[in-house]
Amino acid sequence: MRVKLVGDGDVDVPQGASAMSALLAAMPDRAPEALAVRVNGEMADLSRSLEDGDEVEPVFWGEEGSQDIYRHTASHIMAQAVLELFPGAKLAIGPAVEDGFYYDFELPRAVSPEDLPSIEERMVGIVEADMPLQREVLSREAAVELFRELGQQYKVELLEEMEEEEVTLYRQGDFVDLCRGPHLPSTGRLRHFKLLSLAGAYWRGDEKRPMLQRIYGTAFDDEEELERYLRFREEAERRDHRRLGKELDLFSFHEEAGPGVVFYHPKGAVLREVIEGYLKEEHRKRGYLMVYTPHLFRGQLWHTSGHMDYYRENMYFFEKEGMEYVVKPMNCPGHLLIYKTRPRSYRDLPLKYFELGTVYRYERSGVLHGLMRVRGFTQDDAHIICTEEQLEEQVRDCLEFAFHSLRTFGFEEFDVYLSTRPEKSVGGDELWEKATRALKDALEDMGIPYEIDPGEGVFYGPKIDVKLKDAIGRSWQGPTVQADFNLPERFDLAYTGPDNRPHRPVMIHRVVLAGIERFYGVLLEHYAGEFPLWLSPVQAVIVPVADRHLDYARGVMERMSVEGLRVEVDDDRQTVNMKIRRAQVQKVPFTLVVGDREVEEETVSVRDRTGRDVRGVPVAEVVSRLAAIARERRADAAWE
RNA sequence: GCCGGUGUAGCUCAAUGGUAGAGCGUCCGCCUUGUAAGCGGUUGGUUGGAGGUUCGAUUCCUCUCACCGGCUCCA
Repeated sequence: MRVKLVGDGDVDVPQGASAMSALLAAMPDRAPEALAVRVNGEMADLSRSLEDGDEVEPVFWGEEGSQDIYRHTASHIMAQAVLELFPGAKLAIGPAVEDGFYYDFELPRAVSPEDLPSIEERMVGIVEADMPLQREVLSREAAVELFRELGQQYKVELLEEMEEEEVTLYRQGDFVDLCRGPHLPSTGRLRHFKLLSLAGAYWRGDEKRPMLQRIYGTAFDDEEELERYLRFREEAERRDHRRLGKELDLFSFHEEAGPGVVFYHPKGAVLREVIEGYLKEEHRKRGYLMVYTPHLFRGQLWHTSGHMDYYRENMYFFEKEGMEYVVKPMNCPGHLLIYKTRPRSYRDLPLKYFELGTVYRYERSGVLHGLMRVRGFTQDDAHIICTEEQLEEQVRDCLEFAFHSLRTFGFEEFDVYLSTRPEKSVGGDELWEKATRALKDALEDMGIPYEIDPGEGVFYGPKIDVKLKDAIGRSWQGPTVQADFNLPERFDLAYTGPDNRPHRPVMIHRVVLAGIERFYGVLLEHYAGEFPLWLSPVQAVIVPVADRHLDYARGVMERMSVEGLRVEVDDDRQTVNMKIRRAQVQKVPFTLVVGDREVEEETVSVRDRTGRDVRGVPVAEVVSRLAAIARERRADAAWE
């Protein structure tokens, strides 16, 4: 029979020949390097038998799709090792994932990090034994029978829920697993791997089902890549905002105060103030009206808004004088009350209320995470009340605003998602349809590529989510824009149209930086604490060489301060080296050393964070240059 | 919330079923300093909290709180 080798012409092979033999016939040199094939575009093992006319394409190491294959094999090898070390272990599932692979087990005892080396060692043994992975096709009933005999009830459960009548198994040595494949032809082909961490995970992700033990690992083609990945993990740890927050004295959490609520220290507060100042300025420029609303509302208002029904588990309640109160988890109802204080005309719309609104949301204790996931946080929240016709344009403005702001803070890459109606939600299908359409149109008009995230909208409306990529390529949740036809109805909002008749407005809920706390954390990790000048809590430290230069140093500080620069004089009785080191460790952008020569010449010696050192710069020049860099919010903080 | 881990001085981290230690920091001296740690001394802890076992617990057990890695959820 004849099969087609993609890019390599046709090749004749015997009836029922394997993919590998076809590759060997067509490209004897490279074939042994293949780890799988695509047969008619579908991933398959090298051992797959071909049919006349099949199109075959080899998959080599490093090529797209190869990673999933060997990582999946790695997870089987790990499972085999775990079964050997923990007799009686039950296997759940073990897929390849973005950064590696994992396998979920039910084990006779808890695994601990100390077990990982011995599991890894067993895995090395299995790789060295170079066991072939054999694919078997059998009926679902037979597979159920087999796994029942093996006591692998999770596999039995999976099989019982499957539709297919035929399933596939992979065997290596005496290890057998239910698996769709494909896999490496043998365990010896696995290259570089490492076990990384342990975790608990519910069977099928369902918290009502048993908690299993998950082991995470990763695998790569070559050692270099594995090491690069491990270095990436270290880099992420080095940038951890919780560590930097402590080292740079920015914020803290307190057991006495409860989890998930942030205390900003003076330096941390400066940065927050800079961020908020930027937001206020930009909102004013764009016609937003700043408002303040209280933190406690009567329960009734939250019934009107629907939060009591749809957001209850995230809300804090208490009671006084027989009245139910809620600590606000969102700002929208408050803004709507302001809207309703007088009759509104179509001439007033769009009406854009902006608030740095502090909200409290109950989060389960296990999900809290530094500044990234807290219970009390402040949003740069706005509600735009407008006519249906204005909606799309307003959405576009919001997106433009959001992208512009993120770029100012140094983020350049974004992924955009459109989230549609969730199961638990208010309002009729027609309203949802209209709202979703408006968001979609806005995205498409702006030519922004996006993906649909089905069922991930908020209970009152669909939303656009923007995720930002940080300096080391990680994605973070950023701005959201939500269209809402429901709350205007629930609050009975109205405006008078040109026809002098009442109409129902629509509204947009949107945030730009979103939760200030989270954004603060992302920013800290993005810059690894080395902020551009305009964001640095302390922009310059002046280091007098000896006590006799103190007055001069203070004079320089004064000249900088009046230009709005944040400057300190290090008047400690310490060596110049020590004072420079302290400024450097604190990641202060500029250190200005002043000694006899500088006093004499009315200059300073400028040292930037990269260690560059320029002597004899006139004070006037330093002041004006730094002030300009800060005012223009320039990204760099180097003295060119 | 659940699974696993961790919790010792302000910070980073040692140690032991028998009255807890280092480095850095703090403070006090000396040094008056030129681009990443000058020298000496001093201070510092109910070993997260409560209970239990024990002659004796920081160590072992139970409960609890917080944190870390995940599951799940979200700004």
